Amino acid sequence: MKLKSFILKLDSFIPYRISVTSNRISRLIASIYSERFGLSIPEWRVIAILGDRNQETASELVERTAMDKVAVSRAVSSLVKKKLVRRNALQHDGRFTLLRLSLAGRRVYEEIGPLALDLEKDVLDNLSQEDIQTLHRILDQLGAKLDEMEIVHSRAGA
Amino acid sequence: MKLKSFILKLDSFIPYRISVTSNRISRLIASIYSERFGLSIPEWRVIAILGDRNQETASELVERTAMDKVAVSRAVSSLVKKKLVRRNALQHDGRFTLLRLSLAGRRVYEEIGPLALDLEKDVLDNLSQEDIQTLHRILDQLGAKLDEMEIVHSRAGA
DNA sequence: ATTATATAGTTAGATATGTAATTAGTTTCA
DNA sequence: TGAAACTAATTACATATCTAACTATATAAT
Repeated sequence: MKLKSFILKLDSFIPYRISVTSNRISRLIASIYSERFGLSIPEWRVIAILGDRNQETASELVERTAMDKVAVSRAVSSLVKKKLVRRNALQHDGRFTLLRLSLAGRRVYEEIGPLALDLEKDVLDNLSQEDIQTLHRILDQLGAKLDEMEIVHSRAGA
Repeated sequence: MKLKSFILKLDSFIPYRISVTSNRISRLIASIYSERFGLSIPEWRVIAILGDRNQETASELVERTAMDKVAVSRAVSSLVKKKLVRRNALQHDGRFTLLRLSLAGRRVYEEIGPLALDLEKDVLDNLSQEDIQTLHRILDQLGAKLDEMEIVHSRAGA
């Protein structure tokens, strides 16, 4: 009669719980910009960054969105095709491309931004202001720890 | 000169932050069972549930893993092929299939379980016991809110 | 009993995503 | 200079995932 030497309940396994919650929220928010604007999550993220920062290179987007460069590249291509983003090669270094929202892109941003914030507000509705602050701090600390661990587990060029 | 009437910084947009954190943790944990055991995330989840519960129907897995039935079905098929899970039709209702770990499956569970828990411990290392409790509570509350919202946004059969 | 309806699970096709290889531009330094 | 090494970004291929249609079994209603 062998006894288990560990107890793993998915219900209380934080990585699992975060993943489920995250997916549910993503799906909900994605429904705004996919159904109503035909945008994917990566596309919306690119718009959100460009809306806030005005102009960036693709690699800056990679860094700031935590998406990989292929995802960014595809999102940008698609947005360029939809005329929501304009792409220009940088003068002094032709490898870089400078990205910015077109007028239409900015309009989309101005429309989705508030909707996204509203939905966030709804989702967080149950939580106190203090909880939200704590959550931000927890995410900071998890992020810092992950920085360390990812180096150890050496996913080099990622 | 038009002023923006909202401020959306991805850095402080909770849905985005959770998603990034979640993906980073998932990737890290997945590296344990993908590289070392050739299992996908859905496969591991199925094993984790079956390891804890001994036997379940596929639909119970759907409910308990928050994956959709297609994902569960494929994970189970693949696990059956790998001889980690055994599948038997239920006697009194031939639509159901009862699932349980094979001996080999249980061995995998016994091996991965502790590794997963260790890694969770590492990831949470920065957080106080209180933070972890708070995080669980926050996830509970977010889950409850999402239950409500998903009904409103009516994704019926999902 | 027989048709209609519901449910569990699988299969199929379209889409999305990740990894690896490739292209194109730039820097380094013999 | 010009070959070697580096970097930004894209393309190609393989894999994974989602939605929708389908199969098989069971239940309900007349």
